[in-house]
Amino acid sequence: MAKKNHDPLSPAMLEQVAQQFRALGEPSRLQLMNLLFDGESTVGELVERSGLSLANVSKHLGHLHKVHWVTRRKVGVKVLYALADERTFGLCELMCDRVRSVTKAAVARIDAPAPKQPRRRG
Amino acid sequence: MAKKNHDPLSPAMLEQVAQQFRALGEPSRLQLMNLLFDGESTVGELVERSGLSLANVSKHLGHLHKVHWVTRRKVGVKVLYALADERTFGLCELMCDRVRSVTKAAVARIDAPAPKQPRRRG
DNA sequence: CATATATTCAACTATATGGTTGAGCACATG
DNA sequence: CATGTGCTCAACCATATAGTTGAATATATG
Repeated sequence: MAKKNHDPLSPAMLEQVAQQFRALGEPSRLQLMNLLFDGESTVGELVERSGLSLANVSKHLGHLHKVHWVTRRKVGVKVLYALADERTFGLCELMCDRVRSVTKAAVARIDAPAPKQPRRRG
Repeated sequence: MAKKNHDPLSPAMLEQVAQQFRALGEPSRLQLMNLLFDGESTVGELVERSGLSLANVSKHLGHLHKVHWVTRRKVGVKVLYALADERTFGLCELMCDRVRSVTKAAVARIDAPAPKQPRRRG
């Protein structure tokens, strides 16, 4: 039997929340977000700093903007993007922590003597 | 010019972090995680509670397990899954908050009198 | 061993999405 | 208005992946 029965989140909500996660579930977008930790930046700058193609960066930023992970403002002929949510940094920290502890655990597992697996008959 | 130059995360790290996000970037998996908030549960129970197909649930749980979002333990003929990271709940709360505030902002935007757009000539 | 139960695996299809390329658009300047 | 700059958009292709179906595996029981 279940412990607490949390509210089971409507399908629409699940989809929207998933969308938020999915937006960060891509290395290029994550890299752009990471670059934006240093502050507001133009598309061109982000292209240079990331090494990604112009159209690609523009597309990813558009995506991140659509789901409100970044803000956009136009200044003259340039467009400036910035992080829209202060919590982004903490979020990424958390995930990095996870990756590091998982990796460490994996290493520990390799170092450990192989757990005696019950031999399976040939 | 940039503010701080955070460490730019290796491509491998970006991919691993992205993988963590991506695992939660899918409504069905999110639903399963949400069900697990109530405590450890068997695959069969999760199938009933989620309304998803057996194979589908098994696959998603396998995926979540591979990236260490859930733990797995076998008891007799059944398999029990549970959340592997206490921070999961906080994480989902954060995302739900985001969705809610974005939605609210959208409604506010609809309610507001149309911001006078500089008329573009026909 | 035969059978039942609980879960996983493999193969397949349909859809979504990342990246590229080339065209298009908005603003600035002479 | 012609040109240059900075960015976005649309079409396209290749790959990844959610979900299904049917077979396979593991554990318990008679």
